[in-house]
Amino acid sequence: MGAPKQRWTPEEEAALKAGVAKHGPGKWRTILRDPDFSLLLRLRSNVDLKDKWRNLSVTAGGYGSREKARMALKKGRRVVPKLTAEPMDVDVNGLDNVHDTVIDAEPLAMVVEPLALEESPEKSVARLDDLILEAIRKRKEPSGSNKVAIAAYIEDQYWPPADFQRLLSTKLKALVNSGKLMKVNQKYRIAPSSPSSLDGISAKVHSAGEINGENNSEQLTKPQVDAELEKMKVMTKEEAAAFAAKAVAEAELAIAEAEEAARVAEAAENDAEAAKAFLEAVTLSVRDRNAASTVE
DNA sequence: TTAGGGTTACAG
DNA sequence: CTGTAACCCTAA
Repeated sequence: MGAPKQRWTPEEEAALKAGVAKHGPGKWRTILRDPDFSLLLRLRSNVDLKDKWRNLSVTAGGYGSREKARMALKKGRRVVPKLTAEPMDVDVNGLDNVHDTVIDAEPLAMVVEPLALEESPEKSVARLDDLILEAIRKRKEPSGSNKVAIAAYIEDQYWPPADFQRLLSTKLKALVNSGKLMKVNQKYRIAPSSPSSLDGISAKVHSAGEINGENNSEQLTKPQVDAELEKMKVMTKEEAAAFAAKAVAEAELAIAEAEEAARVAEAAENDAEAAKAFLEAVTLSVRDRNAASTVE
């Protein structure tokens, strides 16, 4: 029967967010023309994008300009004179009491989450720990892996910060000192002092080709870190770059590490579903881009 | 082309 | 019936 309403799919929604992140809100036509999104949003018009973004802004806790009045009248919510440029983050789901969701007017503010604001460097380093171990473990080199190999693995799988090399060197040294790693002839191996059997018995590796993140590790593996790591694992270079492109360009000075990029991407998707959707979206986009270079 | 107001369709 | 999401219309 008559198509009720063409509801927005997570893919389209993700593409829209990515488009806004890249070109900025308001540039609907530009986003639509962008080869990265034209495929996913080909069924939508610029007006559709605008309307969707408006609706999105509403549910995200941001006040469009339309619901502002409605909300104010409805619940007597305090009139917050905020600009709300990016509604993509802000987790105000379920709760009626939005605890004032401070959406700063600054577009950059969105990368600054109240989660880890006190010890960002700490967490970042801790995460790098896991990546290093993962790299070594995955490569399964009998004699261990050298720094170059480790770096190559991580850079290939993730989106490391600019000063990644330096961080890696520092961290490797620290890991050796702490006894977590052994350095043998320029090569690093996982120290055998581990309690559990991390002998790489992850025999039944995921056939899906997913990056395995067994947290069978040391004391430093906290559930929190693991959760974040999990998010990062599903993030490819292209994926992170797409979202981080704008953020990096505008807040290059504020972003000292890829941590921020990860946050941006993380904020973009409200749940794993959206993340998956976006992954597919980007995959398609990249494929298209490679297939037909120089398209305009 | 975009921003905003208005309308219709659908869910609770 | 009420609120929300998608859609439509129009001024700027």
